[in-house]
Amino acid sequence: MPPEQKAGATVRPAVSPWDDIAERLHANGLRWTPQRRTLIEVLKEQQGHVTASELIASCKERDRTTTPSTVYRALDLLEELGLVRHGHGHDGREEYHVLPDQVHGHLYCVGCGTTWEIRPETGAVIVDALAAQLGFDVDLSHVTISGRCAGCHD
Amino acid sequence: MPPEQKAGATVRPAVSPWDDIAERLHANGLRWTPQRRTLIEVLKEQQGHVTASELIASCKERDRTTTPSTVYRALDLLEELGLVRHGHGHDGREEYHVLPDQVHGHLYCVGCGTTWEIRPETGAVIVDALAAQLGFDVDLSHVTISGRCAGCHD
DNA sequence: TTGGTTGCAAACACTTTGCAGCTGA
DNA sequence: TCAGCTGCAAAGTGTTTGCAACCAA
Repeated sequence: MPPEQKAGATVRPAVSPWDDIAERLHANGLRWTPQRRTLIEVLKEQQGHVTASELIASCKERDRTTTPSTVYRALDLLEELGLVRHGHGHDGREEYHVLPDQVHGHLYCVGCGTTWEIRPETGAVIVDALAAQLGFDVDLSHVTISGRCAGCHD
Repeated sequence: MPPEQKAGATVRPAVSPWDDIAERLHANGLRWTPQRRTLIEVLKEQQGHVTASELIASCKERDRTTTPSTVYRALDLLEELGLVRHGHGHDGREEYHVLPDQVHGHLYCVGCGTTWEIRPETGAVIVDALAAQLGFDVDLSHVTISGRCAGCHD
């Protein structure tokens, strides 16, 4: 994983929003705790989608003392800060995705159980179609579509 | 593919698949019970999408003695018979839809909480786009897309 | 009669909440 | 110091399962 890339650039956030998260917490009167540090380390690696349970498990690997409630509370907080968002996967569980990533939806194959991302280019077709036909403003990051992937629908 | 497609104009399932359900149950060595009758009456009216909890509530209105486990088991059974299908709504709950209806997806507005159907015509754009670009065969009936409706995204 | 069904209650998995004690700033 | 945080345990949801009694065929 990419280590701490300290960029002195004044212009753009050097690497990712995660870098100045401690500051952002402070700015809101919140604290930078070991538990949150652990969660964020995990999130940085997981760029994409993860279920809360997976996150909890990953945090436990780094810190045996991790408790679910703390993780859930931290996730709520990070969501308020706009660093993660949550939706629901094909099985209805809470599913989080980190924002530095491009906004994307998910495809779930009922054949092999794999999940893919819907790239913004592809998603645009969906977004545009619904906007044009129904005036509906799609939040692609909340979309999970089931079906069968190329390798499973013969 | 289509299992029993009665193409002939003569022999056409009179109204809906629900009509001969008792027979279909018998054909499989299953039984036609008051509880199932109640559930099916409810399903017939609800054409569209319903959560399991809503179905249970509706059944309770007709029969105070309805218990959740019975409804869940009956739904499983009806799904095996191909009369209903389930997916997950925006909040992750089990969501059922009856098949006589056209295959459709769902739109959920995070602004007003309303849910709309995605008609097959509109859905086709989504299906086609994913098929063309990723070779993914979308199951539209399993799709729930969140966003903001025309009246909420000003 | 008899095996599919039901109701109940307990088990489950996941998430939320209350609270006393701990701790980062 | 002291408000924010954590851990634990308990409460809540929504869904599933085991089992003895029940009843449709």
